[in-house]
Amino acid sequence: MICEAPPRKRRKEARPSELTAAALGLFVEKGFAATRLEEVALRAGVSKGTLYLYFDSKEALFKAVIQEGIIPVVAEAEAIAARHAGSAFDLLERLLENWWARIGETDFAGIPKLMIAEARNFPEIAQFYYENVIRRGRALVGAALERGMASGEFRRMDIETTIEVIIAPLLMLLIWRFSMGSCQSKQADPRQYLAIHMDILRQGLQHPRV
Amino acid sequence: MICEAPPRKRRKEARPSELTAAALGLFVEKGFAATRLEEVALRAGVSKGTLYLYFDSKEALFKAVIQEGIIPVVAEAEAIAARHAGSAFDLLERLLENWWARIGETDFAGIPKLMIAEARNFPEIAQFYYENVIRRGRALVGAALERGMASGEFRRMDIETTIEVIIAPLLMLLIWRFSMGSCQSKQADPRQYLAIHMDILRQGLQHPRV
DNA sequence: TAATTTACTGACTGAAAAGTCATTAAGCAT
DNA sequence: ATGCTTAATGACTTTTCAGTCAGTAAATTA
Repeated sequence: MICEAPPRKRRKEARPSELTAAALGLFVEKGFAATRLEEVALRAGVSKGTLYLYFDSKEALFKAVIQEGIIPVVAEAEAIAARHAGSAFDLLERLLENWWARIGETDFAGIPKLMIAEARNFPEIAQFYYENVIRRGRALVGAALERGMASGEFRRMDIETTIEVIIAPLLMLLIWRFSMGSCQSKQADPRQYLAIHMDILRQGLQHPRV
Repeated sequence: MICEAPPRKRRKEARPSELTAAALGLFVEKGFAATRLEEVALRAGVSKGTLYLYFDSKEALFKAVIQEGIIPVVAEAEAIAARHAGSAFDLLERLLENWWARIGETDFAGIPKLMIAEARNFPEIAQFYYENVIRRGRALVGAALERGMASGEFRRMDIETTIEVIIAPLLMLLIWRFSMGSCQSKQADPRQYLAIHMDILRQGLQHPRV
C-alpha cells in the first residue's frame, strides 16, 4: 500500500488559531513539558517547521494559547454584571451560568487545569492570567456579594474568602474532567452539580434563622 | 577556594524516603516531566547513580512518591468515622479538620496538585490513587451525609454530587497554594477559609425554612 | 505559460536529560 | 590492622526533542 502525503495547502490566515487549538488540547492532556511540538504540528495538519513560522518558541506558543483563550469571556461577564437588574443571588447565578456556557462547554474548559499545572514554571504568564482573568472574575463575584450584603439579602461574611468558596467547586468541576475524570465510569452531571452548588449557596448565604 | 566534596555516607535504610521526599517537592513545583533526576538526587544529598540503586526509573520513583504519601491518612480518617458518636455535621467537621491537619499542613499537601497534573500521563497510578484515596475519602463524606439525611439533620439531596461540592473547596485550597498562589500577595488564611466553608454548609444543608 | 514569491516541508543539529557501569571508599568482620 | 562486602559515585552512552534551514511546491503575477 502506498501512502501519499496529503497535498499541501497554503492557509496563512487560519494557521495560528489551528495551531493554538491543537496545542491547547495537548498541553491540557499531557502538560507543557511532555508535549512534543511535532505532535502539535501533526494534530494541526502541518509540519513542525510551519509551527516555527508562526511562533518563535514553545513558550511563545503557550503564551498565545492562554492569551487568545479566555479574556473575551471575562469582558462579556463584566457586561452582564453591569446591566443586571434583579437580586444579588440572581446575578451570581447568571454569572456562573454564563461562565459554564462560555468556558465549561467549550474548548477553553481545559485552560484552568493547564494554568494551574504550569503556573510555577511560567510566572510571567501566570501573572498575566491572574491579573486579567482571576482578579476580574473574582471582582465580579465580590461585587455581587457586596450588593447582597448591603441590601440585607445575604448575611455578612468575609468577602474575599467567600468568593473563593463559591468559585472553587466550579474550577474543580473542570479540573476533574481533565485529570482524574478518566478514572471513574460515570462522570457527575455538570448541570446537576451546578444546581446543587447554587442550592446550598442560596440557603447558606442567607441570614441564619433566629 | 577549594571545594572538597562532602564525605560519602552509607545509609541504605534512609535513602528511599529521602529520595521520595525530594522528588515530591520537585514534582509538585515543576511537574514530572520538567523535573530532572539529577536535581532530585542533589536535593536528597546524593548522586544520580544512587537514585537508580533504589528506583528502576523515573516513573517508578513517581509511583513510590504517591504510594507512600497518603494512604495511612485515609485509614486514620476511617477510624475516626467508625468511632464517632455526635451529630452528622459534627462528623463532617471532624473529618475535614483531620484532613487539613494531616494533609494540608504537611509535606503531602502538594500531592493533589501533582496527581491532577499527571493523572492523564500515568493512568495506572491515577487508578491506584482513585481507588485508594479518592473513593475511600468520598465514601466517608457520603456516609456522614447519609446519616444526616436519615436522621433528619440534613435535607435530602443527591449524595454523590453533594460530596463533590463539599470536597472541592478543600482541594482548591491546596491546589491554589502550589500554583497561582505565588501570584497574589496575601494568601487567604486556610483556617478562616475552612470556617466559612463549614459555615455555609451548616446552613446550606439544613431543611429549608417553611 | 513562464517567472516570481512565499508558505510550507522534513531531514538535520545541538543540547539536555534519562539511564548505565566500572571504579571508589565506607563500614563491618575477623 | 587487614581484608571483604556493597553503598555510593560520576563519567559515559543513548535517547529525546526544541529549534534550524536549504529546498519544494502552491499560489500569484506578468
